Amino acid sequence: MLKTKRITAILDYVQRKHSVSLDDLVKEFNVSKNTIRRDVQELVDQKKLQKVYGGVSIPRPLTVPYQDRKIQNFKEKEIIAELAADYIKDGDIIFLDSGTTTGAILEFIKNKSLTIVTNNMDFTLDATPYPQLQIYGTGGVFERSTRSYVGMDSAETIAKYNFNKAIMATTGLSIDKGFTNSSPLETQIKRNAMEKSETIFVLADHSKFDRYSITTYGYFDEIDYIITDREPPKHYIDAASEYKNHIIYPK
Amino acid sequence: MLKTKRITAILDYVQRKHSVSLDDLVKEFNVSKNTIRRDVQELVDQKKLQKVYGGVSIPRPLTVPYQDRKIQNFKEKEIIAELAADYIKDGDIIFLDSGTTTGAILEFIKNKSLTIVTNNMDFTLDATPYPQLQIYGTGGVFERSTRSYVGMDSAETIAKYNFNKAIMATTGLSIDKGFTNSSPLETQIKRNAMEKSETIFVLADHSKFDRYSITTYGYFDEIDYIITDREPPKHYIDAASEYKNHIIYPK
DNA sequence: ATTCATATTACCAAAACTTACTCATGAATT
DNA sequence: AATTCATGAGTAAGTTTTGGTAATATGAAT
Repeated sequence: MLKTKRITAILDYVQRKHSVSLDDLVKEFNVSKNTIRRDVQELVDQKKLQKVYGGVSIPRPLTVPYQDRKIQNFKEKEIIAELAADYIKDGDIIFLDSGTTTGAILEFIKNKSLTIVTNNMDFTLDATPYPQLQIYGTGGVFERSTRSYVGMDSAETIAKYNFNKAIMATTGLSIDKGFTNSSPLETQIKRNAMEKSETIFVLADHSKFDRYSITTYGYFDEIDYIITDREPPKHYIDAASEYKNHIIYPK
Repeated sequence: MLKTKRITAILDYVQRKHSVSLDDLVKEFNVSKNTIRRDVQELVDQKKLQKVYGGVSIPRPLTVPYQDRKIQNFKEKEIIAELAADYIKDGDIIFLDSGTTTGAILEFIKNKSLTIVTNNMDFTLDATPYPQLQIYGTGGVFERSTRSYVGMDSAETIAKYNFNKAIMATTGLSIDKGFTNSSPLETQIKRNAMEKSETIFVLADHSKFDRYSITTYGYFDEIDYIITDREPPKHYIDAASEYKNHIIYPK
């Protein structure tokens, strides 16, 4: 195998796995650890990868708060994201709401052919290596805390698109208060996205149940799927059958 | 098989495979390694291919290395950016065009209090640590090669803002063709930004003079300042006095 | 704070690949 | 018949890549 080919393959592999050990790479590419080190070094020099003790990962020159949030309940978010990814098909035009749970889905859909509209800057960044993903950003004021674009510009841009699926995030849900979020600036964006989408998915890990934030952006009768990481409390199952929602969780 | 035919076939083959070893080519075309070498050399001379150890690959990796481009003429870009930064004052509302030279200005204005509107994703990312910079992104299709948002959405968003300064990039300028850029998708964005801005700066290092690209986004009588890294050819000085432009370069 | 397993770095020699030659052959051209 | 050209084959010298080993550094556990 050509060295250059191997190096691009390594980059690809790491991007797919997010981070891998050197031993993994040795096994995968059947060359010595020494060689892997040298290859990795080249990619590091090109700023394509980052070394971590014992392996490599993709570089994330991100500011702290978002990074931290990403790690919280990471396992649960991955489970949810993988379940949700099953519903995404080639050719879909999806709205991908800003959030850490929704962001995890990229990993599972990156090889599909999709049009993704998002107000989150990191999603655009993360999707860059995958040319099958056509990315539309919404404009607007950049909000540092959520690393997303908010405000009327963003909402107006979204109102012009038609989605067949909307993947929504939430900071809390309850049966009477519906789906809530903590940034009023984002509410209009979410409303517009929901109104223009055929099917609406809400991704929420178990910690989000029976909690609520300042603004409500939707109610149970407006959405189609709730995807979570474990069996929810019984009253949600009941509510779901009343409102004809599908609640999806690992069996 | 004719030599010329074989050579075009080799080019074709490599482009399809992205990169191949010489041995592969020997097998594929049933000629000696010697001949393959000679053929490949011709293609390399024509810049159609590039040699890598053990084989050949296409000259540019498919993903355009924006990070790499950033380094080209880095010194010049810094000089220009620093000159331009002098004109930016607290409270300004500026349009910052996508480009490597324009991007360099961030470093010199990061501690001012500004509102920056940009279609480039990296600028948003780079500006994140500096809360005095309020960032507005333009929406639209994300273009990987320039790492910016383009298209009508972006242009429409910009048309809604009023700037007092626009910092423009260009891939080439000449007196009769004006200021040009290579992506027609960006032209409308640039036009809108210029029309809504009180003062217009064009940043162009010396290599951009007397060169032009596919589309013209503006002419000398429409702009106010040209900022460059060394004294430009005399006919530009003359043109500047005719059109009342200011040409700024280090004394 | 010390110890131990593992990761990293530095260096070397072998292997693989290039480059730059020379030379012989056969086909096409003059 | 002489000349030109593309090709294959081979050789020697130089480079790049690679895998192994020894020395050093690091992280985790005691």
